[in-house]
Amino acid sequence: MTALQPVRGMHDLLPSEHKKYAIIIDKVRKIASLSGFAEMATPLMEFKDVFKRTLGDVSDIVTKEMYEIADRGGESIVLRPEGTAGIARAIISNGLTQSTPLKYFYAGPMFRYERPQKGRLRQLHQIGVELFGVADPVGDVEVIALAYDLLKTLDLSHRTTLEINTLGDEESRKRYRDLLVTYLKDHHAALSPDSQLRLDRNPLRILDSKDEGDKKILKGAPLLVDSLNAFSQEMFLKIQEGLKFLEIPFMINPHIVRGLDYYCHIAFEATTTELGSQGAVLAGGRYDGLVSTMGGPSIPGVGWAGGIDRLAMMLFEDNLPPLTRPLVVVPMNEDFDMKGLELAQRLRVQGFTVEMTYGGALGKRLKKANKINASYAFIIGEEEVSSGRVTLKNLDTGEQVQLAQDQVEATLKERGIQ
RNA sequence: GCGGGUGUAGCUCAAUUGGUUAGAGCGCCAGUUUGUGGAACUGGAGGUCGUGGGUUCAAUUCCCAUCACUCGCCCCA
Repeated sequence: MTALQPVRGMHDLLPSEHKKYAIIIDKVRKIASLSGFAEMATPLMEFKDVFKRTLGDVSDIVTKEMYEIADRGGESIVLRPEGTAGIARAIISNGLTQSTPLKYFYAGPMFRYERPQKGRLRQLHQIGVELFGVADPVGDVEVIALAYDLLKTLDLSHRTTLEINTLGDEESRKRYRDLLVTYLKDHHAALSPDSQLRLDRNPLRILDSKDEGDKKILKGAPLLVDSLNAFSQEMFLKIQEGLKFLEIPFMINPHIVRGLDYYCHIAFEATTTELGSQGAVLAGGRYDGLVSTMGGPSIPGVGWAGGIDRLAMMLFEDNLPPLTRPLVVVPMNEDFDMKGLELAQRLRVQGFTVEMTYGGALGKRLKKANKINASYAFIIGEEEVSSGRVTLKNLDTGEQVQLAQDQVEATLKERGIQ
């Protein structure tokens, strides 16, 4: 039995579920391409270094969440835990950095060895966009606007909150980090055990703590805003102005921080309270140092990734997405199967969705036609074949007419049947 | 990785203090209906009680372990 279960945290996408994913991906694909973001795909596996160097040596993703294997040559290969680093690697590998800006869209599975929960899987699916080569805040605004367009298109903009924050540039962040550590060290004993660990590894994360005691201590903590240099402040202000100008609603949440090292300046998340402790359905930020860290030229970047699994959960809950209703071919019996299939093939070539019924007598076949939610049935038997006709039956009303074989397409179009 | 909850048919759930062949609804299959489906009625199939051990004359029920899901933490999309 155990062997017949899927691997923990990895789920089958049966047709109804898969359809939801396809709908979401199609919408992003459409929206992204309207802004000139072209779809691309990178391998599911990369050398470990691609992530280790860029995400940060102490990030949880790198230290404990990667699926890692040694290939036959002894190289350490990992299943990608996120999409951005792979895209960055790809633009360097392929020499695409010569001419910017570069705009990409991707969709696919990511893998993280975490404890599964609702909305948190070991094989998760993400969609994402990346904009390389634009240091100007207009790029940030455009990318966030793209995210907002997606949420609006999915009708989720009113069920999510767009929260933004700035992490500042490296100089600002370093200065703030020192101030924060100094402050928190004075309260070391009162911090939660988790935060005591974070103090060494990634002190900024403490800002995001859910521990009540931590929250109390943080009230007196220095604010990152106060450590921002003029340049960082201006970046953040211009982005806010841009969002307001485009009438994109947002909130500033100074507690948004990033687990990955490559982020700077803007950090944003679309959050929901509908998915338990998994609040973020889409998140992103600016990663100006990423490409150079990897050994490429110094090219700035900004982008986001959305969780398809989480979006699908919000979008459809338990409802099935609407499916197109097929036409169905119903031969009277086995003798007319090929005649029926011939008609089906003829209509399929012209773009009609046509399904066959297999085996059994008329009654049984109509029952099957009903089950697949067909709109119309073509009935073909002795009578029809001898007169060169076909019976077209409306499965909702029961009404039926006989048509000459060569009138089928014209009649379907006349009635607006797809 | 830490702490809690759950696991019985394809799905949603029953099963009295441990006691014979573990039930229902929905769904599925067949028939009533050999050129007409949806509704109704009748019948049928389908279960290693998540898995493995233990206690007991006897375990779906009690104990332990394990797996999966789930809630909170952690982390993140």
